[in-house]
Order: sequence, then C-alpha cells, then structure tokens
Amino acid sequence: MLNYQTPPPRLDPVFHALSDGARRSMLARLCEGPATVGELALPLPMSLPAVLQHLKVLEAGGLVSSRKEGRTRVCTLEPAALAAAGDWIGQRRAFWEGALHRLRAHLDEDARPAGPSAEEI
Amino acid sequence: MLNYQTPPPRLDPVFHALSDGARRSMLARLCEGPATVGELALPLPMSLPAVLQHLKVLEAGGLVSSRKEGRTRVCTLEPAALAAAGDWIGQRRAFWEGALHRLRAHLDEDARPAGPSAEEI
DNA sequence: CTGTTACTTAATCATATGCTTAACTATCAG
DNA sequence: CTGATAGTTAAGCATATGATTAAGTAACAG
Repeated sequence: MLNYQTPPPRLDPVFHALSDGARRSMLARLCEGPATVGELALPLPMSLPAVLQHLKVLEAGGLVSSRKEGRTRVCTLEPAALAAAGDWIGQRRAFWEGALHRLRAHLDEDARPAGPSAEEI
Repeated sequence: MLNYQTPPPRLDPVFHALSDGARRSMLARLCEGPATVGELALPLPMSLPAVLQHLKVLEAGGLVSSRKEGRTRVCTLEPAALAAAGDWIGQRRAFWEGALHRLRAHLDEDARPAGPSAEEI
C-alpha cells in the first residue's frame, strides 16, 4: 500500500518560494535549526507582517512548517520539498549531460557555422 | 548610496523562471537538444506570444540562449544557471543534514539554552 | 488587573505576471 | 511580385506579489 505521509510536492510553489532572496535567507537560517518568527525577521530589512507573508509562501511551498508555542511561533525546515526541487534539477542535469554526447555527435556530422557551444561546460 | 557590483550569479530570476510548469516543460524539451520557438510552443496550450514571454523569462534567468537562423529562432539550454540553482539547494541540503546531527545531539542533552557554535559553518 | 511582548489580521497600494488579440516584420517558395 | 511561414511587437486586462501602516489578539511579567 503506497500512502503518502505528505502530499507529493507541487514544484510551482516550491520554486516560487525559492525565487526571493529574503525567503532563501529565512531557509538558510532554518537550516541551522528551528527559529521563531521574530528570529527570522531580525536580519531582514522589512516589517514583521512582510516576514509573515514570506513565511506563508514558504509554507505554501511545503518548505517550512510552524507551530504555536506560547505566544511565539516556531518554524521548522521541511526538507522534502527542497529535496524535490533539487531532484528535478538533478534529473534535468543528468539529462543534458547525456544530451551533450548526442549534440557532440550531431556537430561532428554537421558543418557548424560559427560560435562556440560545448566547450565551456 | 552604495553601488554594488554584480554579486555572484543571481538566483532570484533563475528560480523565478523555474517556478512555472510551462517554462519547466520548455527546459525539459531543450534538454533533448536545441529547438525553435515553434517547436517549444507546439505542446503548450497557449498562444505563441505567451511562449515568447516565457522564453524571455528563461533567458533573463540565464537558463536559455537563442539566436536567429533565417526566419526561425533556435533556443539552446544554458546549463550553468541550472547548475547554480541546483548547487544552492545542494548546499542547503548538506547543511540541513549536518544540522540533523546537531539537533539530535541537542535533544540528547536538552538543557542547552542557545548558542550556535560558529565553528562548524 | 495592567502593560509588554510577539505575533496576527486588515486595508491599501504599486508593480509584476501571464495571458489574450490584433497588427506588424522578415524570410522563403513559387 | 504574391502569398505563406515564423516570429515579433503592442495594447489591454485580470490577477498575483511584495511591501506598507494601523489596529487587534494572545500569552506572560509584575
């Protein structure tokens, strides 16, 4: 029986959450361990409500979970979503590395007009 | 006003480009080799101008480059940007896996108030 | 009970995104 | 030249994003 403890992560909201430097910096902080909202907000040059909105984006992407503890909210990294994003990129990377061979073979039988292509990899 | 020179490769536009399924599908297609705009648009349920806009987002992220050939535009994958995004995720992943050990050790003694040892970063 | 701390919600605003249709340009075939 | 092909630009529009300030709520401290 194949049951998912967590739903399969949609990549759109994961990559969207990663597309902002403030959110990536929050994630980097959470890699060191759980943190409260205030601790996440401390190094960021924006208001607390703005940080809350970023946190919601991170939670929507499944990258972070949080729970209330007294009057503070403790946020924790959820590695599965980050892993899913990394896996997608890793699969494409493997694929284009394979494609490099096909491209090289293709260039061998085709008079290339101008411009370098595969040498900088 | 401080004038920052170009920081390292900018991840915001890379992850932003990856945050849309249509764009990821274009990238997946380009992993198989170069393609024209029309070929990229063929499987996508949207108009050609919409595909052009997605292509611009991919180029802004440095994930794709393109050149005009006759009346067609040929698009090519630029693996460096994809690698930069994958590397960022990979580094966080390694860091988080290291943090797991620290968390486990932390839970074992449980009486530690605070204090991230800066030595292991 | 009162006040401070730590969020939380609401309202607002400017800009960005993602799509459309219509019109335009530049090859290439005949 | 004529017309088809492949792309490009422009304009418009609905929604999303990222930020703000102001006001509200829920612990805890005294």
